[in-house]
Amino acid sequence: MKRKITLKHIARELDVSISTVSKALKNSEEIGQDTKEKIQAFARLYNYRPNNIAISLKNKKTKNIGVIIPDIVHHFFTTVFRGIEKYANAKGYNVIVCVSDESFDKEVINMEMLANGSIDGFIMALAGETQLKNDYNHLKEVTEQGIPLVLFDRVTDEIHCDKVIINDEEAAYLAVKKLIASGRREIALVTTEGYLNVSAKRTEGYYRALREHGLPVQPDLVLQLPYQKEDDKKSEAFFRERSMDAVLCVNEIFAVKSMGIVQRLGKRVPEDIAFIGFTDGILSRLSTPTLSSVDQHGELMGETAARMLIEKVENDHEQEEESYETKIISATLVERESTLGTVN
Amino acid sequence: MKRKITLKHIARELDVSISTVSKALKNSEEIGQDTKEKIQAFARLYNYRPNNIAISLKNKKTKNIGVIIPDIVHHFFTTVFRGIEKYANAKGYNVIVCVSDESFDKEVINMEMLANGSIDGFIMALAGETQLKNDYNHLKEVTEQGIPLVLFDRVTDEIHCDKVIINDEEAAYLAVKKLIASGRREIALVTTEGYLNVSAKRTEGYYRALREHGLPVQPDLVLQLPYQKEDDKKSEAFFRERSMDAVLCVNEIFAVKSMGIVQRLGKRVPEDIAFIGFTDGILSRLSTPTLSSVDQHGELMGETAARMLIEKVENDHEQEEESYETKIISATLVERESTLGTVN
DNA sequence: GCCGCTTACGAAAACGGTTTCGTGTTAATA
DNA sequence: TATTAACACGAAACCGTTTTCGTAAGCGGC
Repeated sequence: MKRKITLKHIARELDVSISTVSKALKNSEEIGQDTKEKIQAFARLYNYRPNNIAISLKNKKTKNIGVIIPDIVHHFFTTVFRGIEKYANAKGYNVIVCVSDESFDKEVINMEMLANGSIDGFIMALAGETQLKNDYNHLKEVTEQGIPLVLFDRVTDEIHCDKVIINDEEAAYLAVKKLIASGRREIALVTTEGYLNVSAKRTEGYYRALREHGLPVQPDLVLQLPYQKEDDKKSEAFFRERSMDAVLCVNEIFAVKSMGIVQRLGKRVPEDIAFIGFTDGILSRLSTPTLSSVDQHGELMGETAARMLIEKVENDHEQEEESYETKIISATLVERESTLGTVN
Repeated sequence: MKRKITLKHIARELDVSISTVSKALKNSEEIGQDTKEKIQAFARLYNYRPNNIAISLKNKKTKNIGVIIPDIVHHFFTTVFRGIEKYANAKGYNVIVCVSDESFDKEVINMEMLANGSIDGFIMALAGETQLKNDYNHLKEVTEQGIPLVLFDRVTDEIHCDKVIINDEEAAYLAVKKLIASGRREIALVTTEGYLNVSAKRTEGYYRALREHGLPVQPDLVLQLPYQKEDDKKSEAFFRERSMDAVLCVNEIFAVKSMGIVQRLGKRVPEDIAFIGFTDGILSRLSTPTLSSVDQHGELMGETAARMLIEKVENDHEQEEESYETKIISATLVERESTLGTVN
């Protein structure tokens, strides 16, 4: 087992000082040509690599960024993460991931853990519980310490920092508008129970589209499901008892499940009922029929967040009056079989 | 912007030495009660937290583990990752993720990056390209330096280290056996193009089951698809031209796609053709019909890998003759609609 | 022979902790 | 009263780098 070699070892072995070795390896002008060659050859031979931790301590920069997300087994977050990882890696950063599991406490613990020197900045999407509690002191502490923070998707107005979101309201509005344009009139909405602000915004867009086209807003046609638990009975009852010719769902899981239910009830998709979901993932592409879906461009979102963060991290030089941006990524509707054709 | 406070600040402010502060905060017996209280109160007031980097440098332990996986937008790896993250977090470790993107070079670069002090150990699944090249020098270097390594799923015999795999051959064998037991006789296989050893093992199990039941082995009934690109024409031709009454697929994406194709060709699932896939993910649960699938217990796998790694990391005390284990997780078949009923 | 300049290198501080080993003060003991 | 042990704290080394500053040696010029 050959242990890692350090500057000290090289110095001792070659009978020079540590500083000389350090400079020689950086090809400093200060060191004589022959000494440099001798040291560099030795270092190469023994495969010397500087210790990241020591360098981090010295420069007070870790080249690590912390990512805290509510869930990792979730297509959208995974996609965003890929965008972050790709960009960060290209810039020489590593990514430490913590999963808050939608829990406020875990989010707080993870942030505190990482904030003590482990990372140069945070990228995160808020846990559902955090949004519910509306308690953002852990975020405030971090930003007050001068640690850059970028929020994405699940954001809050309470914190001043960079943000990346999609135009949820608008995207839902446009999706419903499309349904109306194709002749649908009784449009249902399947959303989550309350607290997620993205769902709320999509719901707003849905209402706005109905209103603007003079369609009645029927609370009856809105189904609220628990976020991550299954509640098939509730859905089945909803689709059996209500009549509709189109459905907008705030995620693709709700959409695919709902499609399955109505199909079992003997309805045809899209002939009897059209479907549009959010999050254009693998489910949308592989369901039968394939699902029209609002693509949130997760990878772009991740890349954007990483770009903003690293920009802030590297321009730490007395930032001229903190200026924060909110970038809005335009979601786009990907049309597939579940909305084919026009009624009438 | 209140900067992070250090021992030095506290020492200066309270007019004691740094060592006294350090000891007082650890509640050392050495320090007088009143001094301790004064220091602790001050530290609490200013929210002192020790700097992780400094501690890492001192103990030569980072409390970070490095995870290198080929892909993150992939249900199985994501699930394993969740298992790793949960266990690691519970043990006070953070996880640094790097995505090799199936590329040998990226795998090498990421490993070298992390191996220079950033992590205490590695958990990884080999990139496809690495398995193709059969070049594991980067892994050897790491293990020779005494850095613990645990391989999972995509492993190699070339490297001596802890491993976690599932019984791929056996699982495929049992799946096919089940199909045969329910009366199926012409069983096709949809697998990947060559190099992935997990696919190879599943293929072996498929063949063994056929042989043991005296069924003819028909190379015609084996479809090889490129790993991550779409090739729908090839699949369509395959299912149009061949006749079969059951299909085993080495992953759930192939399975769901194939089901879609045969359904469009007018066949009924499971009446005409039964399907079994590998990787029991969201697709299996939500496809129509729902897909019978081999559950690889990714989360358990991740947890197991993390447990083995941390065990090695923390018992670094002159490990009594390196002893490495290979744990085998038993996959289990989850039966759903796509294999319902018996033929005859 | 002395001054001053360049060249080539080393000493030491610093990053933020932990830990070992003194050491001065006080109180108990002979 | 002198010895000693307990107590409470500080100095300094160390982890592995980087970087500033100091300086010895060598040399040319006067």
